Amino acid sequence: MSPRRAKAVGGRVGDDPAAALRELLIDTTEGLLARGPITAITTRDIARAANVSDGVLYNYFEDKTALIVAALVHRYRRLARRFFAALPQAGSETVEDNLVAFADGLLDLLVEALPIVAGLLNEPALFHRLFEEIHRDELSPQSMQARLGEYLLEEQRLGRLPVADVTPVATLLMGAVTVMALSHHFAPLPNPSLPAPQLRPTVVTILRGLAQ
Amino acid sequence: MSPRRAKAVGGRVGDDPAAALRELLIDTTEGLLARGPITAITTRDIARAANVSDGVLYNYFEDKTALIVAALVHRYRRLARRFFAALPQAGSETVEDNLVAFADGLLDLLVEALPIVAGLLNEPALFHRLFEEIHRDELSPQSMQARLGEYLLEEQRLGRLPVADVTPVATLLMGAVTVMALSHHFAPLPNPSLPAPQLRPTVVTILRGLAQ
Amino acid sequence: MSPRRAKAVGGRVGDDPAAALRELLIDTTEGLLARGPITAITTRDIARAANVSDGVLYNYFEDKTALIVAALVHRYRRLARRFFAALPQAGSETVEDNLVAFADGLLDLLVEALPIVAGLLNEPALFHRLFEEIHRDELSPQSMQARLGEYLLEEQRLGRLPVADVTPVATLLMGAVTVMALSHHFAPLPNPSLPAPQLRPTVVTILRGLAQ
Amino acid sequence: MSPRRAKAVGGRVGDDPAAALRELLIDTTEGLLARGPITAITTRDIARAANVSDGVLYNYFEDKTALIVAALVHRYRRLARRFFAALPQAGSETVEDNLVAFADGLLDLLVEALPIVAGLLNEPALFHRLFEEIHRDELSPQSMQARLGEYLLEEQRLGRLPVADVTPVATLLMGAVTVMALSHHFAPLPNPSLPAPQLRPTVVTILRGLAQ
DNA sequence: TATGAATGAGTCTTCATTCAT
DNA sequence: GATGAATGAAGACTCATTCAT
Repeated sequence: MSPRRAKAVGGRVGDDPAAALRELLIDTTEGLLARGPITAITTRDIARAANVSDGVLYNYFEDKTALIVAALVHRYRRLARRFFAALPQAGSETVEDNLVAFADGLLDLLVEALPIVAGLLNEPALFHRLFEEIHRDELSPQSMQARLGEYLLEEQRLGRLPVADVTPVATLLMGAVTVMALSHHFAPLPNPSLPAPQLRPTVVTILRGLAQ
Repeated sequence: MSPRRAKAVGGRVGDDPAAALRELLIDTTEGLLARGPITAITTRDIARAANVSDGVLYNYFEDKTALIVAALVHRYRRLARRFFAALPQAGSETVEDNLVAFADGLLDLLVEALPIVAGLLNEPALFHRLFEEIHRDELSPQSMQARLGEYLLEEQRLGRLPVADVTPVATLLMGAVTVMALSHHFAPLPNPSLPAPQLRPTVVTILRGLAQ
Repeated sequence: MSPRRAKAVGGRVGDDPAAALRELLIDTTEGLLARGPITAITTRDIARAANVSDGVLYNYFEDKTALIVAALVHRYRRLARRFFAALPQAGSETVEDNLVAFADGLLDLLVEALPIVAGLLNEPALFHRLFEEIHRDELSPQSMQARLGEYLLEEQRLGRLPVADVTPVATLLMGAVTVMALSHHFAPLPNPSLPAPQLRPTVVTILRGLAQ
Repeated sequence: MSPRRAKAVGGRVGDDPAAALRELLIDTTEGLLARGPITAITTRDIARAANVSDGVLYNYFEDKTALIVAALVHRYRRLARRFFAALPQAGSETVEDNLVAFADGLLDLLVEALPIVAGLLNEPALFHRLFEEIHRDELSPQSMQARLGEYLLEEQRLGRLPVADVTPVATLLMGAVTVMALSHHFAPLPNPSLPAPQLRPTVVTILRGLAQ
């Protein structure tokens, strides 16, 4: 007689029921993360939401913190993958359009990722755990900027960009988008609209600076 | 006739002992804030650190949250005031030097202010109280960007800048510096050096974009 | 130079300012007593309401409890005095009217006194202090019943009542009124009207029992 | 599969260990209730007395108040049930004996119930919760008086009582007994004997009033 | 292995009382 | 004597974690 499977994992496919329960906990926590402040989430909330007993969590994670980090990483990874998958190809369309598309994807990512990261800025322990994961998978902002740099070099090679130092362009674009994402969160209004329309003029200005 | 004075305020100068204790509490809290996550600070920690009884805090603040916000505001205000005081004057030096100086001051401010603000992103209640204070005093990032815009217009009037839309310049500079500040915190190294040397090339690139 | 007089007693007449402050505290406490549960009254409430400093109370009373008891006694004494002052005279009016008047006054007294006494039933210490005071002044329910007994004997002597044991009459009347007062407090409605109309039929029934 | 059981419930019989702990808490609280003022009972007192951890209480009750009310209701219910179970049957014995028996049972009940109820007169919140429970179970004094009224009507139907308004009889008897119970608590002696001997003459007087 | 009740340290907050002025 | 800020011992309640079943 094999050990009993948690009732809540019933529907999950896969041959490893233990891994399924682990994932259920992560997914559930991720869902709760979106609903309110991290510190307001209790282990009981998670267990209730996952329709699982209070104690199981400790069969799959060191402690509550480990589960929270896992959920945070999971969330960030999905956002980052989506972003990387949608990166523009050098040589296609126009450079300006491509950079606007890049900026647009980045804005989406940052707006969602910011609370994740910010929530950990003052919790060094969690923060480093999250960062190790992100760096290992090359999903960090640095990687993003690097990919942008590679794209720009490629366009230079294709003759679609003047030959000049490309680094500031990457920095400036990252910066502009980051500020927009921050403003979005810091706005006095609860849920302001995304500042996407401002992206194209910004890109144009940056390209001009490079073009000269 | 006057009630006794808290033993811990003994050394403090000033003719208002009550204000002295209030300040002592704020300063102490500010100190603890630097040591770890906000949520880890207990009222008892504060009392112990201030060498004061557990209950005093409630003689000067509505509740724990009010004290935390006061400490946060105090810290931010000092940083912001220092920044505003050091803003460059239009017409003096060169525009490039002035913008580098502006960026340098902003970088200092953001590097220190980021943990303050970020630590609250997931605590809506604290966050809004802090923001109201910051906005009331016109010390918000928006105010900073506005001041930068005014400076640039002034330089235009003085003929030291080409006549063109100045908004992107402000946005780009704020963004670049913000990203640098973020990177500083997100770096794998515990205490990386400030990326001040990168400021000038960035400023140059931005000005070029405007110049064209 | 005589010691300073508390600002709040300014208007009070009398040559003993200390006694005036004592009375002020008692009166103030009495007022608060009427507003809510005893346990909800804090020494600070009292001081604030009396417009007096937090500490004075300890110059006139052993502790908070002593002040509360003093206020309770004060209140009860006033109620009881009013009741005794309005007692009917034997020979005047009719016996029935007189008993109804007696019952009416008693009902008023009990309705107001019940919370005073009940609030102390489970606090033996306070309770005995209150009781000693009440008995010393012959203001207890027992005294009331005794006075009723005396009245009835007087009426017998005047030939206005049949000669029979008068004790049950007193007991029954006290009892009926007590129950009415209790019901008034225990009613499901917050502030039911006083059951005064029920008094006369009750008196009539009792007198009939005696008459036979 | 089942979670562990509290050590303190070890000895308790019954197939529902959770209910056992709930009852243990109620019983323990009931015991403490008898020892002193309600407001002096702390959650820790209860936990200690029940030999149970500080937090369990909140697994079974909304808050401290709910537990106190539960204990109060439990106590009152037991007293009231005993009283109702011993009510005399119309037609048996003599009416006088039956009323004396009724009064005797009521006196027992009131003497014990009075502190329960009185202790709450100044705690409106507790008071109303208790009262709702008592009324729902038809164990209130009103119900008692109603039952007495029914008994008297029945005796009238059997021809053992004159045909007259029976209401005052019920009121008078309840009142007399209530006053005796009150006197018992207010007596200067710590533990006076119950005034049971006074019951019969009182009943006789009341019956005489009806008989006429 | 899953369960979920029990545990108990730790939290914020209140408030009677003290005492320097 | 009067003041009122400081004191600090409780208090009710929460919740991450354990562990008997």
